[in-house]
Amino acid sequence: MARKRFDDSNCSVARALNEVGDWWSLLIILHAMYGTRRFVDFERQLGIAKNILGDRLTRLVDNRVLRKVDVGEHGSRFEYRLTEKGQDLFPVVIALRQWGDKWNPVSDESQLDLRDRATGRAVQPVTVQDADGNPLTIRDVFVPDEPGTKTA
Amino acid sequence: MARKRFDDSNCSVARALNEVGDWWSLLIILHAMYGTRRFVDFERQLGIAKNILGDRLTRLVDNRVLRKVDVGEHGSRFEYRLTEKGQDLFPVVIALRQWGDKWNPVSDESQLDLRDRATGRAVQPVTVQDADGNPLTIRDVFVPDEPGTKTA
DNA sequence: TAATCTGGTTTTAAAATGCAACCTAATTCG
DNA sequence: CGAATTAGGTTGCATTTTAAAACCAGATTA
Repeated sequence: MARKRFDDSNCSVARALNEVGDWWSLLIILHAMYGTRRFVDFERQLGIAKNILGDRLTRLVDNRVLRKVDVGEHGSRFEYRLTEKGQDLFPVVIALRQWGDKWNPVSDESQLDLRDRATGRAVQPVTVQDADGNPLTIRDVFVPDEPGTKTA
Repeated sequence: MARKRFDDSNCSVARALNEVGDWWSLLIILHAMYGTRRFVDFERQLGIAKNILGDRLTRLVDNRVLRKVDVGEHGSRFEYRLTEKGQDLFPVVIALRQWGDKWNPVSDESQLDLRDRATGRAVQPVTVQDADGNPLTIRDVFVPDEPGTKTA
């Protein structure tokens, strides 16, 4: 049967996963953040089939995560660039990357070394923080009221 | 053909997606963070088919994101609980939720209202921060050297 | 003791994936 | 200039995944 979709779910995580929650989309976004813009470059870097790549790019453009920009003189060269919405996935991608580095490190020691352009210092681990900037774990937070089944 | 796997990828995002990057796994983790522990509760809350749920739970247990705890007197009641590794996905899930709330809000105004248990104040948006705690956008950071094709 | 709950496994279909082949327009190379 | 290559796809086909429903066995409850 068809994969279940969550377009109308009242859980925003479900709706977010609907847009970027498949195997390739987040990797495409990651590479776009690293600077990749062209169809063939995504294809080569990711090792993804052309039809799947085309489908994902189209869907990401439809969802306004990427936008397709015509860069050819005679209109046959394109670039896929992150929109503001797409760039806003930065914390998600970095948090996921840090999680992967922490829990499934590769011997090769290719930990993410992301640095502040202004100071050259490494960025901090992404955390959920209270109003004062102190990191919070899941045990430190609660959701006021919310009947329970609202998040399915 | 089979879905491509990235177990051996030297990109930790790819490897992370291998563990939690499908449609259901992150939703299961989200609900586990909200307190769900039992097979039937996941089933009912998510509206997921039993076979898929079983498969995902097994895989999450294999990957040590969840652990299966025997809570029955005669060994037939189980709970699936987040491990530390699973709890560590908290920033990822919250960042994704905030992104969804921001870019695909639902009229119903069910924005995430997550509060610090100690103070009752709302948590901050998840951001990537420099060493001083200032938020950074993707344009503010760089990756030192890294030949380029290392992240596929 | 019967009914129900829990936690699954087993079919069976529709759909998604991946590969290879093909295709057209533009660009580069000799 | 002509030929080869590049960019950006589309199409067909075999293989997997998925989802739904049926079924099932061991506890628990009525």
